[in-house]
Amino acid sequence: MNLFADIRALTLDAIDGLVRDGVLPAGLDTANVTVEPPRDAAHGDMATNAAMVLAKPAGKKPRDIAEPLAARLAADPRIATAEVAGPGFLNIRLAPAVWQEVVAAVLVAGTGFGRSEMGAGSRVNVEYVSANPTGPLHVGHTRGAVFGDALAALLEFSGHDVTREYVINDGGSQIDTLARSVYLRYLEAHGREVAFPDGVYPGDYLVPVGAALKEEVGADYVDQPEDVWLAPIRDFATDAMMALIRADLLRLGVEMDVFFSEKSLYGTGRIEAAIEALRAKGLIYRGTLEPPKGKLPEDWEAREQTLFKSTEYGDDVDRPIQKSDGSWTYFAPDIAYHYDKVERGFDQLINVFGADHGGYVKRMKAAVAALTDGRVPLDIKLTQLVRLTRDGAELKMSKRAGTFVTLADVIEMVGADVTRFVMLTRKNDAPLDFDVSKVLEQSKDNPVYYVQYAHARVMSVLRKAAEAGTDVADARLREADLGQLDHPAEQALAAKLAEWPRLVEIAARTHEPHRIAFYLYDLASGLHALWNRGHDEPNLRFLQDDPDTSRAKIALARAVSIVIAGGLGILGVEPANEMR
RNA sequence: GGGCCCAUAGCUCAGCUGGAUAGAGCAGCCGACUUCUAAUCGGCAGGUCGAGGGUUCGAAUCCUUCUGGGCCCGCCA
Repeated sequence: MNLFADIRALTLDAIDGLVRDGVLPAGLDTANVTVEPPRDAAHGDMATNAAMVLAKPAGKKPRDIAEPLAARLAADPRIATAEVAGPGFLNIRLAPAVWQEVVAAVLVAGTGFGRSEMGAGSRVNVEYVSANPTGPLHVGHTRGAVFGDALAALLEFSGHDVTREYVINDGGSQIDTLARSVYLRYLEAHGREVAFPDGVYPGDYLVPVGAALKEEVGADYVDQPEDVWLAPIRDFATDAMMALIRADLLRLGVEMDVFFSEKSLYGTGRIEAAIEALRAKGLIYRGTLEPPKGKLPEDWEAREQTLFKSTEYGDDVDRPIQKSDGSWTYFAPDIAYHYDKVERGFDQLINVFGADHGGYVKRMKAAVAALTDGRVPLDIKLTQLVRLTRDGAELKMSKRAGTFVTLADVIEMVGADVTRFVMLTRKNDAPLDFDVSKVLEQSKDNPVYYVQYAHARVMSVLRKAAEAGTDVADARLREADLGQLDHPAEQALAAKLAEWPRLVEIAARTHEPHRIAFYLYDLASGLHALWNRGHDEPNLRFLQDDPDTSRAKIALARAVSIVIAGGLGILGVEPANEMR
């Protein structure tokens, strides 16, 4: 159930009624009519802008529409009062029974409360992480992993058919570098003294890979030229790195549906096919690009290349798909990769990239738009940098020196739940400060514990009630006399619950999982507030002497815990049953 | 030189895609543990929403110019 959608439908019905009465002309556009929670609770439970939106096209004053609209709405049993206010808002106050029904609905639906069918029939591909398989994941990847995973879960919760995908960039020259680095470790494993020149990966995470290679091939590659060992070690090293990365992702609780190998596109004609599809639309040509403005690279010279006319689809310049020696640029297999996704039948593509790939967005969108004639939307979410600090001092990272903070380090220090929640309490396009020591304190600074504590408090109430001999199973709570939840403070909390389905839809539509985290914090705050009011007003406590009254009060608390558990589930965080 | 993103309380950030008197946490001040666990709550104080212009019933939100910060800019992926 989505109460806001219900009341909006009711409002639209009332507008139709006004049309029949001749108050409003027929054929008005009601798309902009909204029913929302008002910012100020004093304005009631919901507010609609209908009269203001319709005033101009109807050629009437807002109040002349609002008054009869209010009368019609007030006739519905769900509406307690409907009042005209301000410039023409209609403030709606709902009957207490409506809030009680929300609590009952949560208890019936369980953690599935808030699921919607808005994405029914839509297949979405969410591509995220996709780190180069040259080493373990670091903090930067962590944010993309958490964001992509929560977004995927959110879309699933709102009815989409979601595929979580990781593209392995195993076709480029950085894999040669990886292979050479592993080769050095392999020689080391054979007792050789080796130097690590610039341009190889010095990290000691490759030591066991070198040892494993020795285990597998013995001395076969020792003192052999590169063309003997490079190709097999590429495969061996890539497999080893992907095993490492999968293990890292698992620490975070991230599991992909598809690992797509970029290399698998080469030598199969699939890149050529994708390019041909563009050529058929007249979007591929030979040409020379203008030199970039401003600072010019030392060795810049004009060269003719094969170009994709991405400017036709909103890019700033056309983009090369072949290097001057005829080999593909990275863009070409990437076009083929997205072509492949489209051919797999996805209706919507989402890519989660790091901010350093910002320059890539326009050309990728252009390519997908060109390949599908604009049929399949591609949304690209950029996650900004994570500034990792400890006691306010930045933890510097240098991949060359091999001194980077890995995802595994972060999980080791603060745990997966904290990492996930903290990284989701920020919009993806805002930079994120992640202070390890602060998050470690488990202080009230930390929103994770705040939300988990609210859940734990409810669990504690359930335990206490059971000890007192009151049956508080969900099935029993469902039948409680919820009419006893008649205090405004209780109804305010129920109203917060009623917002959940609407919030899920907004978050899913905008691809912004951080909204879930903020909502949960808000909901937890509502529970803590009601809890503390029980200090002075015993009738607001969840545990009451009379079992029936107790069950009604506990039903509300339980409903809050269910929504918290469901919301944390989307974020991939465990609810806590006790805080010890 | 160009493109993308960002700018909201002293600090860290929300702000439901244009709604009413712009919100929360931290820091500061005052108050609440004989309780359903105080990892909590109530209150006070704190703002030219970076600056200017525009669009309209109405702008933190949309358009535009500028300022400041981050990321990126043909043969790395």
